[in-house]
Amino acid sequence: MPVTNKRRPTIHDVARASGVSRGTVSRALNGDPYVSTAALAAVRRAVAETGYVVNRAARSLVTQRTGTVVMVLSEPQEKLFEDPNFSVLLRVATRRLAQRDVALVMMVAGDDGDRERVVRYLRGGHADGVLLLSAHSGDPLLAELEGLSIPAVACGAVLGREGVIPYAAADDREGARQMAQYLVDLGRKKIATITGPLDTPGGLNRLEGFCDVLGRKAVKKLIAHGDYSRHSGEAAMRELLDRVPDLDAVFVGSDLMAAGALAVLRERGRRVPEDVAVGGFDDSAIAGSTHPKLTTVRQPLEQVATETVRLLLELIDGADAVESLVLPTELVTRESA
Amino acid sequence: MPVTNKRRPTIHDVARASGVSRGTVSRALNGDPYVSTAALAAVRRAVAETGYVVNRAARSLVTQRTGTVVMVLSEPQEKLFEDPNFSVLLRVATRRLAQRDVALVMMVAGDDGDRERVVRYLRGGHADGVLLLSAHSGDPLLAELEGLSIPAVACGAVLGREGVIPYAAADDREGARQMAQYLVDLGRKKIATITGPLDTPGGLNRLEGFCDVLGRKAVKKLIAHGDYSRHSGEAAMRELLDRVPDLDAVFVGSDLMAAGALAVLRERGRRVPEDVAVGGFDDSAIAGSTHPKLTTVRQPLEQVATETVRLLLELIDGADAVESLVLPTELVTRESA
DNA sequence: GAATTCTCTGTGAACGTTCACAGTGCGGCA
DNA sequence: TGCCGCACTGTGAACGTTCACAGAGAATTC
Repeated sequence: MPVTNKRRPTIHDVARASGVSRGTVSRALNGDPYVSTAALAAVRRAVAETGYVVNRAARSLVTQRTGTVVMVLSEPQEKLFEDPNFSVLLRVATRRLAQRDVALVMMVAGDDGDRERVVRYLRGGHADGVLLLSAHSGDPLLAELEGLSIPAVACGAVLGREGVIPYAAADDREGARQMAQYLVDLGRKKIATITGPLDTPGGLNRLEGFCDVLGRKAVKKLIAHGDYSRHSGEAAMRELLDRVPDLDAVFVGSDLMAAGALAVLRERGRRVPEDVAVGGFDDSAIAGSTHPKLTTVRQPLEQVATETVRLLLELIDGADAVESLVLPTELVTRESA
Repeated sequence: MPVTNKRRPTIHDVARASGVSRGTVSRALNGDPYVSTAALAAVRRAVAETGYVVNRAARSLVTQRTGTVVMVLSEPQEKLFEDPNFSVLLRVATRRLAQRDVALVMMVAGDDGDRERVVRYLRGGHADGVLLLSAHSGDPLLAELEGLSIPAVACGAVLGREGVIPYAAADDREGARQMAQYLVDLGRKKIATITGPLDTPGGLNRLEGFCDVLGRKAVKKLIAHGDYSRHSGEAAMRELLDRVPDLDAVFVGSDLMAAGALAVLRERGRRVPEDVAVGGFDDSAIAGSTHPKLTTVRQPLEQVATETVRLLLELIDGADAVESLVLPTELVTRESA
């Protein structure tokens, strides 16, 4: 791999070096079966010799494909980037796409300006597909995406669009059921819950699952709302303690909020789990570092990310439609319940 | 913005719709001063009418510019993606680049295969510049980068290459001095430290700063090593307690390790800060959620990211060289010291 | 032995831009 | 009046691929 430094080698250079034509080089490089073994070998050697790398710009000019996928973050940035789940998603998606030699472009769609940029980028045909993160049903971006008819897949369901945007997600509802049932089985009588934002599938479905086990009416007064942030978990816990001083368990819709709830419980002198059992959701890194360690519901996030990418690649490869996936969760018992 | 759906409008369509030539449209779009106001207006209108978006592939084919920057993560993925500092860097960099309409591509360079992919991508001319994250001096990628002569800037110094790869970084050494001095001023007599990996600027410089204040020889037996992970913080704290049971303060090289240290101290029955004062480094989100809350050193990470991006853009815009930046840190006192 | 298929190859055109060049009026200046 | 420079415009070529097409032998079939 000598550094010519002067000019990047083109397919012409490879053709010359291998003694075949442009067309044959192209075929050899793209795995066309109609290439003689002799030609194939010559091309391979010439590629190594010249250090040739295909020019994607030229290729996508004619193929209309870019080898690029955009990950769109529709949450206000601060929130999402601090979500420990996000890094898992990003890590796995990057790796999976790299394996297929697809580049991952990050874009944020927090405000209108951002959104316009994303749409402009996609409308320009600069990406083959879109990976949606935490999109809300009301997100104006969704309508635009549909107009562009570009393959799009969501990581986690998009509420209200489950039928139209394929997704892979954890079974939030069943996970919440597992936790609620576990608290019941522990003999807890007054079980409260702190929800995530109810316009997200996680927020909504975890509450649904909780109600499935305990009965909707029975828990009416035992519900407080948060927004997944630690701070909101603290506020909600305070509210619950004021309203229901004799509660003996609480199922919190995310580990981060649960960490906030734990702090408030300590501050108010309740022992965990003796006085109040606490259950979280996510099994993120923080669950192992709270005091006491958090009993929680593990989401198979890596698998969710892997499957989301798989669905997207299938769509890009021409599949007419793909089926969404819901993956099972698992109860992880530690110290807090 | 009607959806023709058939074919993406090209610059020819805009030319026809506005009654001027291709060349004039191109000039109007790229801010060439030699365009009449009439032509400019006509082009603007035609662009809005047709929903035209420039085709980057075609453009970069002729300009040799891509409007893309690669963020290369050279740490084994797991470690980096869990680093709370990483999300800040990513968030800010994405935003800053988007403001300049530059796309950010994420690439991981954990093993040789990854690295080969990155080099191939860059050698193919698919990006205008590289943003290095947590690169080590021994990283084989660095040598390859130099061979490619592509603009590259690091977020945090690259040990041993400070002169050759420009960077923006926090003043780790001075920050460590601030913390060490603070612990001394509290009247602590036996001050230990848990370092980060010494092949990173953070690990090395924070130890240096610590020694600056306390004297290299005096602290010889009071040093334990970690790798920034929570787990390593626990192990190092145990080691220190076994070796120096009467220590009364410890400066930990990262908040995450400090969280681990706090857990061990509690487990061993030491009160914080009464028996042992604990200082962290980073002021990451976790610092506010440990118990007790962590006294730490705040790194101006957002600024570091902003400046890193600025340096890279300057290089891409043709600057021959840029000066690296070292930004001041700040002591944040909470409960642990 | 001729016709037909099969494998492999080279060639020209096209993708959508930008850039350099060659204009065209028009006003100012000698 | 003639000339020059200025502001603006249009045109052809080039960037590096892929794709469709056509053609050349070799192998197979009738």
